[in-house]
Amino acid sequence: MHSNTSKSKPLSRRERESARHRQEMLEAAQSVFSEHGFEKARMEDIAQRAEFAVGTLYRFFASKDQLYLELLRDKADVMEERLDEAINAGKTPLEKVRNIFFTRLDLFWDHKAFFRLMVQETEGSLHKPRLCGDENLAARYERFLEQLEAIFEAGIRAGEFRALPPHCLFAAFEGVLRNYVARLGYLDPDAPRDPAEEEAMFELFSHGACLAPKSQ
Amino acid sequence: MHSNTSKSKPLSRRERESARHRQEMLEAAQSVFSEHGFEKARMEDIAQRAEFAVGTLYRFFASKDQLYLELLRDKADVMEERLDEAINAGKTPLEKVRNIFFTRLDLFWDHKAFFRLMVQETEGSLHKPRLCGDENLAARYERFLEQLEAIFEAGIRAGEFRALPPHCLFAAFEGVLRNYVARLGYLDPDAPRDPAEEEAMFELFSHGACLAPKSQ
Amino acid sequence: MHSNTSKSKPLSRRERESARHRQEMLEAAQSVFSEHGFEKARMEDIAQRAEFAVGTLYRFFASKDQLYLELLRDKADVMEERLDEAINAGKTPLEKVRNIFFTRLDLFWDHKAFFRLMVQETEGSLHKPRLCGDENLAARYERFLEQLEAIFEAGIRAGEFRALPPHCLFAAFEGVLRNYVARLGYLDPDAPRDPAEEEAMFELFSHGACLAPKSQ
Amino acid sequence: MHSNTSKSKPLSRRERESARHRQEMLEAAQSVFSEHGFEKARMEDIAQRAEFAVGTLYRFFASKDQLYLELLRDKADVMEERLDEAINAGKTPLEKVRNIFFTRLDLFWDHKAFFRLMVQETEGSLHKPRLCGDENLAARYERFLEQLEAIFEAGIRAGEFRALPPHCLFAAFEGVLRNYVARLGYLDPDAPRDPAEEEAMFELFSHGACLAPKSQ
DNA sequence: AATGAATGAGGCTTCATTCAT
DNA sequence: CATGAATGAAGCCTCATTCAT
Repeated sequence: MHSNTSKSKPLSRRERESARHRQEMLEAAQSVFSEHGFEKARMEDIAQRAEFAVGTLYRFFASKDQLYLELLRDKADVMEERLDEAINAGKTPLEKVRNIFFTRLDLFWDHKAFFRLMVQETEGSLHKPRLCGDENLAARYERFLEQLEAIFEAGIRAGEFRALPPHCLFAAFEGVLRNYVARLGYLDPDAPRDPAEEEAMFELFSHGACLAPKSQ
Repeated sequence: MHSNTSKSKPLSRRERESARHRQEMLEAAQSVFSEHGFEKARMEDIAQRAEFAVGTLYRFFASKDQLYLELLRDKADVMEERLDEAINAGKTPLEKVRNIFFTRLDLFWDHKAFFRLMVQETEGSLHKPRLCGDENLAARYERFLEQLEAIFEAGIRAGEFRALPPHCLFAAFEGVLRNYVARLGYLDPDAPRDPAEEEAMFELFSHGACLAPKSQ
Repeated sequence: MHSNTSKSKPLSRRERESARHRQEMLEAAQSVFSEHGFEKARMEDIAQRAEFAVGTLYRFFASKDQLYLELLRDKADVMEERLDEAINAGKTPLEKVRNIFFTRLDLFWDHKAFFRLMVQETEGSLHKPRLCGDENLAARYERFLEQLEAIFEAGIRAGEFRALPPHCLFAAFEGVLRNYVARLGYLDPDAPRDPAEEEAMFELFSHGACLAPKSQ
Repeated sequence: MHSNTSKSKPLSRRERESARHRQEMLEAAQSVFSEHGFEKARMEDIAQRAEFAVGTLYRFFASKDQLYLELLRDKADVMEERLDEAINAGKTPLEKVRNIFFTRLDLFWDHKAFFRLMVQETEGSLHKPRLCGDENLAARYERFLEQLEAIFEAGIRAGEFRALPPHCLFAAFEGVLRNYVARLGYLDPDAPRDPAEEEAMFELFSHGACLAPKSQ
């Protein structure tokens, strides 16, 4: 699942254990961060939930900030990969957009705790000071935005999307998607996934809330 | 104690001064909260910006949490009033929705700092633990949601909106609106208001991103 | 006694209290630092000895390092002044040197705790990393060294001192003085001052340990 | 237990390796201690510099304090031996003192890192709390002091030294020597040894800084 | 009402020491 | 013997809150 980036070297038992412990800590961190938010999360709680001592956390992460950052980075890796696949799988721009929409919903259901965290702390975007500090993460997100914008532009040229400013299309897309996800995160955390509802949300993005279509 | 909403009694000079001081403190709090977020904002900074001593803050607000809450409540008062007007001003459900959309944009431009704060700390909704504690605020928000839902339902019955679950309509509406506002808050805080863009956003909500409308 | 540098403004009661508290804290810090050394001294101990809470220390000093530094600076002010007087009071270079010698002994007896601290932490010189960081202090010490060297040079030209490298004269002078002081700090901290002994030490510096003088 | 001074038994390879490892650790400890001082030196740094794991350090030394102590003891052994030789090599008290003086300079040049450590942490004497705890070391130093005192007394009786309190002679001797060494440790750590300067320093101790000798 | 110095609980972080492999 | 991951006590520092003036 979590293939270590790429170069597969035969890891020693020690190294494998170490990697596992790191994962456990990230898991615990995610859980605590998403419960209380970054500021209120206590390193001791994270340690406890990971079933390690506080000091051990610091063997893996230099500081609370770093821990948070690495958590985001790790998750971002996963997401990026799946989103790239989703984009490539679509033929037309509309298909690509549709794939992105549903892949992000998939990701939400697979990483609920993480999304709650994202929503809480980042309000979905990466424009928070804590995160802007990280070149890597910011650049990566920028890249994603540009990709999306390019897709929308292509879609406009192809006559699939209306001739509105791409960043507006993008804003609407993100808004519909994020707000839906955010709501899912709150209201009844145990509610099951509802494909019809998801389809409705995409419909709302693609064809709007009104019946009588305005020609343009 | 601090009645300042409607019942008009002739306020003494003392009372008027007191009310003014309270306003100055709330203003300062908003400014500091929106700059650093709730956790990192320091009471001393707020006091300094309000040009009062820390102790004085505590004469008006029992705690940092309370200060935050009252700030939200005060602003909520203003917003509620203007939104109620907007709703009443619209004849049809669609008109009402349209009015709400643009009134909220008006409010955003009139209360930018507050919106930044809302976006930062509340991710736009009021589902944060800190706020859920407050009966008043939560109830008020609930009431607004119900109103909106009722409008959407009416719109569906009237054939103005598509027959999708009202909460989906609502989610799309909120998403498009909030995400647009959130973006405005980040990217270039000095950029001027752009009516065309706003119209585009509403168009996207009402008629979607795609050219070829699906009949339903 | 502790005239606030120079410009005398009428201090308010608040300000006078504040200054007094600062002094108390410095006093306590000196005491604790000189007992345990910088590293082992705990801010809590200092606070306790000053009869304040820890937090209060930090209203006056930004950090443990700063506290230490300001302590040194404050004392250095006093010493500098008295040494300058001593130097100016001497007519010939030898007299100046003699005055410095005994003034430093006076200072030792007036500020025993501080000297213990100096000896412990600084080995008498200011070449410790913690202190080299401070421009002010280092520069000030440098100035003193140059002054001394100039005096020795003058003394050599005047035929009062032997024609040895001034820095050697200086090293011998400092060595005899410091080591004597260091010893006093250890052995029986309650032993009274002994003028005869002090005279003997100066004699040893000026005319050496041997009876038969070598001509040079 | 760890007899390694004189009684020669044929050591097994194991024992020889062990002894070598111990030496490497002491070497590393000296290096790290002299760089950062005792408190700031970290066991992990020492281990790393010795190219062993932390745990291994603890097989050889019960604690950081012990490690420090044994380091001092080991070095003290060497110094003691050479100083004894120096003392015995001198015929007259003055010769003995002279030998001690220059032997200690030899030792300084042979064990610079150690002297830096001594100067930093011990201010040259052994009156530091950390060390006073050690009977052995303190007693040994005491013995050296007594020896020196006896030499000075003998010198006084022999008419080689002036009739001043022996502890004053001793204080001047130690002061001149130590301060010179301390200076060498700071100023330009790469400066070469300067015999003329050394001779000047001894001259200063023996015949003083002033030209005109006071008869006594 | 206003002030702001004082308080002290609580969080982050470090590092000597242990122990299972 | 060697290893180095794990431990957790302890120190520095922050800041919401109080209270005497």
